[in-house]
Amino acid sequence: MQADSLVGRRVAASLREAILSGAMEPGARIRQEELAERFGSSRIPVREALRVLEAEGLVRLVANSGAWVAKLDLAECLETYKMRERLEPLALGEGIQALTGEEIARLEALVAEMEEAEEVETFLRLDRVFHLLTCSRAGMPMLEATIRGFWDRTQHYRRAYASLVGREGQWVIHHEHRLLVEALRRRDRIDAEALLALHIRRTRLALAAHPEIF
Amino acid sequence: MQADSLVGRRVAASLREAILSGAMEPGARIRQEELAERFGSSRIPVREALRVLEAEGLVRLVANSGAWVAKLDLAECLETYKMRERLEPLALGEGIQALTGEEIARLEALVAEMEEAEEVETFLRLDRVFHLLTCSRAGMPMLEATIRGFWDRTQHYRRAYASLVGREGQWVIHHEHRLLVEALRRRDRIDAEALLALHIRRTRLALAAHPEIF
DNA sequence: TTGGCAGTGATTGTATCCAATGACAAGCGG
DNA sequence: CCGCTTGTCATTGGATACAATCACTGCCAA
Repeated sequence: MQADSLVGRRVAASLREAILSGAMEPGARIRQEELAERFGSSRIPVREALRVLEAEGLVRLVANSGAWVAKLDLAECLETYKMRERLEPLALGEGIQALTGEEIARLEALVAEMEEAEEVETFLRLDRVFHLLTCSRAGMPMLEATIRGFWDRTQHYRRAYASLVGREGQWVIHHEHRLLVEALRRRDRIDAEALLALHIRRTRLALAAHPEIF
Repeated sequence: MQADSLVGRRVAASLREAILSGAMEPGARIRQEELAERFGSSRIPVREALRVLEAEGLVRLVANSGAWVAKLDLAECLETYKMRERLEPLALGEGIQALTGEEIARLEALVAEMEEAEEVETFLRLDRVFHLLTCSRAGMPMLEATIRGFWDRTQHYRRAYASLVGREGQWVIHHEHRLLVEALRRRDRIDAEALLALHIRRTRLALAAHPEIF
């Protein structure tokens, strides 16, 4: 899943960071030479990095034409959410017994921080940590990588949505998070999986109600 | 998901074919120069092709060391099956209404061919066509690509399993396929999803009973 | 005015060459 | 005899140079 070459690795990591942080928006053109210059390298490692990011779905390559930051349309975003609805409950359910009390306390703290978060970026970061942590104890690294890819590819659109609806529109999310943590405390796999699926599904429907983001 | 460069594309396609067909077994060393020579190209397109295949999970790259055909251990294979259990029913359920009568007839014919198939390769090919066809009407190309990736990465181990148990051990599969097609005829999403999940799950358990394959 | 066409520039794709890393083996010392 | 060191070789990683492709622009003609 990852590059080998030292330079190519650095380029890929940096470009990934730029895309996930929002510094580079979907549709933005990526010129090989410009990246090479920024890293003081030739275009070879840059091209390898672009291949890696294309495979991750973060970059779109067109032969003899160029590279762009990948853009998702509404349908693709909804498709990603439907996949999340099936896979994240799996990861949660498989790992729920292995979750430690400390980890659940950490999850609860994250929920509280999210409730207090004023910056969109803060909320996004905490939400991501929260959800990936719930999936982290399944002992299924390929599944985790798949889920992380879903989060990466939709990062920009979650940011856009969160910015659009503001803090007021998010109380439902916090309630769902609270209920999920409560189910985790009881180690109730059925409830936890169902709540997580409902949470993602409702988020998908909310996103579908704002097609102007795309 | 795919390479751009013309040569790199050909190299990737050819190498993928070699891996899926079993011509190159998991763990086999891949030398860049040898591939380059075979295609009459330099190592540059070969390296790009290796990146693409690494992203697909068919090749493993190690920095400053080399490339090998990717190898899955039993745990990773079971993990893949668990993901299939969640995602393939999704694709089936989303597309079941769009399946035409002709397509269902085609599925039934595939089941009949599988029942008669004497060669392992024939069975493998038909089984793959059958399952990917059931997923093809969801209108979810990213999901389809994900599922196809699962099939690609486990192809070698399905071949090994089928060769091991022979034709006699496969009557359960045929019955499950028949029941699935019957549910499709009724356009019964609930039954069809459940049957497909059960089918994949039972296959996973059967695979887990033969760890000597790995 | 508009459509097409050719030329030009920028950008990507590929080949060749060189550097660097790692594996392996021979030799040295304990 | 065993273990460590060192040197050599095979292979990969990266840089430079060149070829091919594409998009854009300006011109010409209908």
